[in-house]
Amino acid sequence: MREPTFERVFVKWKRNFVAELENGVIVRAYFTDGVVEEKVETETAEILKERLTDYFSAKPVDFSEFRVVYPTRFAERVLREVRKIPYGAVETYSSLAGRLSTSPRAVGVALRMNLVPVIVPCHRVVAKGGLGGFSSGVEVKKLLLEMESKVSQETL
DNA sequence: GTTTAGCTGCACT
DNA sequence: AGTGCAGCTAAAC
Repeated sequence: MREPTFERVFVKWKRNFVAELENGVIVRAYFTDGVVEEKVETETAEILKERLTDYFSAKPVDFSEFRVVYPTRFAERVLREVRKIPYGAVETYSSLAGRLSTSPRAVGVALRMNLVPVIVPCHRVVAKGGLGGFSSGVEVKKLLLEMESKVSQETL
């Protein structure tokens, strides 16, 4: 058995962002005000750092090449669908629910379980009559959406 | 126009 | 089997 590798990517932003990898698979990501030490060894982690740096410098980035963990079978179904939402676009809980033949409430439950925000763009899912929730705080959700909509405006 | 009751599907105990 | 949600809708104030 190969030795398990653990790596960590750190990107500075309004709220700093951390992504952690095991064996080249992203297992966790979170926002923090603190600073954590980076540990980048593989090419996968290097590319991820590049993409994240671009993303937080307000560039449109696609994260679909990266492997991530899904907490449950159901969450995987929902989150895979969420990953298809393109940069700058938003979709509502209910339209996702319709496509997956489930309820908007259940979609919310699945999104709450997402371990890797930004890389799985759960912030692009909003409520029909408002913003909806966000596990790392709705303020961050608002910032991400504002940045993305601004960037996709400029890219016209 | 705003608030509220009831429904929902799934995970966790 | 029962509880609690990152929502929605229609019915009531």
